[in-house]
Amino acid sequence: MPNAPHSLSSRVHQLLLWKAGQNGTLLPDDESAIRAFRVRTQALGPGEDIVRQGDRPDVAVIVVSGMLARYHTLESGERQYISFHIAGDMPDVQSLLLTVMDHSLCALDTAEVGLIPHQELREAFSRQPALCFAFWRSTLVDAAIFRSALTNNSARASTTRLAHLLCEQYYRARDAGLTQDQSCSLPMNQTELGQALGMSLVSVNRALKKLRADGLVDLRGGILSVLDWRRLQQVAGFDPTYLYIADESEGSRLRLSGRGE
Amino acid sequence: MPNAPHSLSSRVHQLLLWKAGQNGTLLPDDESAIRAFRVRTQALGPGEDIVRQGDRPDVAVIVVSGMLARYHTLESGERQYISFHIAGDMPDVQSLLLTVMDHSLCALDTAEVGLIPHQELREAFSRQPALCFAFWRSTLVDAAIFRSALTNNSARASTTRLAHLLCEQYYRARDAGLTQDQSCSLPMNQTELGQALGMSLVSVNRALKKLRADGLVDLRGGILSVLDWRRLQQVAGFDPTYLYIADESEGSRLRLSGRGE
DNA sequence: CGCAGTATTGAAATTTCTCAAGCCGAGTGG
DNA sequence: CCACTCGGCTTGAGAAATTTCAATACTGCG
Repeated sequence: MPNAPHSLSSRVHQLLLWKAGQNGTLLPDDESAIRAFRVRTQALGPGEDIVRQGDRPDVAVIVVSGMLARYHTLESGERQYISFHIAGDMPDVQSLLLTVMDHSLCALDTAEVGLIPHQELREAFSRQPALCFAFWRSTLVDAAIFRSALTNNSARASTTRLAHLLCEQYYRARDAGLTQDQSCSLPMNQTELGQALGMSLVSVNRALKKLRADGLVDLRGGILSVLDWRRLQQVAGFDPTYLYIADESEGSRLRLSGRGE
Repeated sequence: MPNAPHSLSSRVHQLLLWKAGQNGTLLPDDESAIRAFRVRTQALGPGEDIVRQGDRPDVAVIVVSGMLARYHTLESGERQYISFHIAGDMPDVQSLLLTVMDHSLCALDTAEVGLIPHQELREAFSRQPALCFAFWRSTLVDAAIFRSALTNNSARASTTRLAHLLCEQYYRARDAGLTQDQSCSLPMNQTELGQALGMSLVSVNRALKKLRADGLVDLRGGILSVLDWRRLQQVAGFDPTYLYIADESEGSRLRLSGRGE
């Protein structure tokens, strides 16, 4: 019985601890508060919605595996992807304080999520400021990513724009320990990339072709392989500051830059 | 001696109370905590920067008068405006938890701001969860506005895009009590609008021309006049949900919709 | 093998950008 | 009082980028 309920939910606590730890310094009390959260888990199929624009959820989602996406649905029915989320991300903590969803959340591939009742979070945050600050901070990093996406989609030319998105995804996956060799999962087709970047499918295809031709990346079957990180970063004008990932540059797991080959 | 230090700083407290009250329910203790903040104020000239990308501020800004803007500076030197802020807004609370600024903050016209030491905020938030939640929520609304801008700049055609920005500015100004007749201040030229919308100056000019020709708005000398709110909203596909402004529809100061004339 | 979804490519249609010129109103100094 | 300047607005027109349309591959899977 793989992924028995117990082990999955402890994985959720693990991820919560990791995420909170990335966003602040936790005291033992804070950690035990997290461990005390009563979480449910849920499995999702590709394309499945978790919450929809207009919903008023009473739980917060944390990604355990797979990739989730936030998106807006326009009057026209058109879809605009807003952000992408991997293990450890909490794509809708904001629903704790903003009751109505202004966007939807779906799974891009098969995914598992943990669900934490708002009630539990509210109580824990009221009691333990450090915890509150950590989760607040994580939403602030989200916001920084939105800002970056706004600039990316508004001010960068198509190839650069695509390259920047790929940099971001790869860099974040790397931080979450989700890369192997120079590859990570990126379960989106070119249509969806277009809906994220504000470009047509055809433009995405052509931009990708260029990046591929220059030997920077390879993207196929939902797997992104970075062939020349240094140059990709250069082309994209990618500066990861806005991700607010402590890079502990010297001597640790994170040795991204300067690994062009 | 107009705008004596005392009256200006009490105006800051007033705005803080208003903003916090909009984002949560405050107890008397919370209110007195706010009133106890030791704030400084500062006057700014048009175009002047308050904080820059890369800075590590130790105070948070609240707008007292005038308009501020956040912006990114790209590698190329190009500028991308991210958001616009009016009285009561706190455009950089995030710096409390994200130490390094990923963007800059400047005044668009002459403006006054209040400065609240991070230290004071941190202490108050640690002690009073309701206060913390209120300010957290205000940053979440910010984030919702970023998402909306992302979608606007990525998925909407030029005229619609401009219309949407105008709707947002007008609606927010209205909520802050900064409209007179059907007008509010919008101290930006067409170049700057372009840098906000990801459009060239020429495109902005042509989009504006269309809106004007259709009798929807008039924008000149930094004053935006909304001539036909209903149709403007329609053209823009503007749905203010994402602003999370309690609209207390029946019988209050906010009677925006259905006032097409 | 054949289908369905996805990727790729060409080429016309459209939008947007760039370049360039002219206009307009406010402020300045002769 | 007027000529001049400066910033910002407006407009035309060719250049460039992007989108749209359409046809053709490719790939994993039943």
